[in-house]
Amino acid sequence: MVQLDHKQLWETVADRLRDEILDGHLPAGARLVEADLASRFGVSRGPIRDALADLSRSGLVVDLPRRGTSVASLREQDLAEVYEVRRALEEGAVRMAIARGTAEDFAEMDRLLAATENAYHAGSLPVAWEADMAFHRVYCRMAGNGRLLELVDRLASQTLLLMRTALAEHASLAWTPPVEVHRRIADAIRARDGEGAVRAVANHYQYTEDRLAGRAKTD
Amino acid sequence: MVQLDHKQLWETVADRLRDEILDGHLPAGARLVEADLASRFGVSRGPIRDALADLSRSGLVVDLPRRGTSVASLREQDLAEVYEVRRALEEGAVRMAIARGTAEDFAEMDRLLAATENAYHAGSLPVAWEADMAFHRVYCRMAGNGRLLELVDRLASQTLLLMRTALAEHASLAWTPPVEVHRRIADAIRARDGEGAVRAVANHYQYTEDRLAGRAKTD
DNA sequence: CGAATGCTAACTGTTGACAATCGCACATGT
DNA sequence: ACATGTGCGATTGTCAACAGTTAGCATTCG
Repeated sequence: MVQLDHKQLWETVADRLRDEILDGHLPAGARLVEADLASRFGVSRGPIRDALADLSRSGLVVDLPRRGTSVASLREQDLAEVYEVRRALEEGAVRMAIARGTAEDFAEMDRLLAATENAYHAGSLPVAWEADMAFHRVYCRMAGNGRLLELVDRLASQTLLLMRTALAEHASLAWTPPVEVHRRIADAIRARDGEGAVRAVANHYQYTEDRLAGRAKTD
Repeated sequence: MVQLDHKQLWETVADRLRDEILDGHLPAGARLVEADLASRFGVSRGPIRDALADLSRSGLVVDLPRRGTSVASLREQDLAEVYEVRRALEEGAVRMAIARGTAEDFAEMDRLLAATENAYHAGSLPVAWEADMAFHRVYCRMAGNGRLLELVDRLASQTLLLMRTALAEHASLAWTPPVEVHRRIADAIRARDGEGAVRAVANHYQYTEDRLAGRAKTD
């Protein structure tokens, strides 16, 4: 039996808008007028509203009552907030993940580590970032907690948007793939070393924070 | 100028529905038919849909496509998931909170500790639970991270619903206010002892988990 | 008598239209 | 020139109705 996806209209709309936001086609701050989108996608305003509500839930757009919605323009503080929450969630995730990791999971982590580096050396930062996020997602999925995974996904979207925005604003942003810290996380999980994994995640975010502080200083 | 709350229609609807769900007026599994709610609240289906979407976001209702929405009937595993995520978030929260706690915050925590116990001894479990949640909320607010606070609030709603459901199903549920573990958290934060606070939170959730496991055994 | 099939009622997804509100530009007065 | 008030356009909030889909039930056939 074929899996008829039969997506709701608003889902396809949300997917397309999400793509356009994350690949920069819709810049931060761009207004999203319901009527315009409706005619652009050939649907009525109802599904558009639902799609925008979903994107708002993910933090990709902001929705001021009576004033419409526009692409979120995230600032330094938003970046800090997102990273704080991600750190908290991921420290919890690895603690749960150590008991459930399978060989396929580890293989996927290795694959994504390589993919991140390859995309970076190929000069495609967005692809590298997505592989980076996917790496984090693997061990969050391993935690076996659906609620946690959903939150991580939402925060990952915001992170990608932030990276893109930051790149656009500070062309000098020197992002290098954090393979070393990533590998330390993967190794600790593989070794079923719970506390080591938590330390590795904390170390990862400490590293990220330092790099951000360094950038802020050179601004 | 008066601060006209000027709530959107769907917000007031969502508030009333949330109350009815949390106080048990709408039992778990109850179907929420849009047209019925629309006529009951004297509005059209649009705002009802928005309200239900918000409650779905909070995890209080489940929304099956084309099959309508009904009050979430949460199970043991949901309880476990919620507590796992809450633990992760709150461990992160206290780490951030130690630097920012004010005297008013500490006073409020003390007040809520007392309120929890008072309500418990007065025999009003729902009130005690809400004070319990409010206590957790204080130090999550102290973390100064809006995203984290929003997630904690949503999870608190689900926790309240779970408590109520559990009470209805197992009348023998012996809940006693965890003042001791709470006080340890408050003390550690007051003493600006970050790691101690993290341990206190972990201890709290370990305690809760053990109590749940004990109940599961006696079922 | 049991299972498959076709019907029916109810409900949601979607649509287009109407009304309320907000921001903005222009005009007015000081 | 600057601040204040007013009217207009644009856009969202809300509404009522249509169409498609799902679940449940009766009917029919083996």
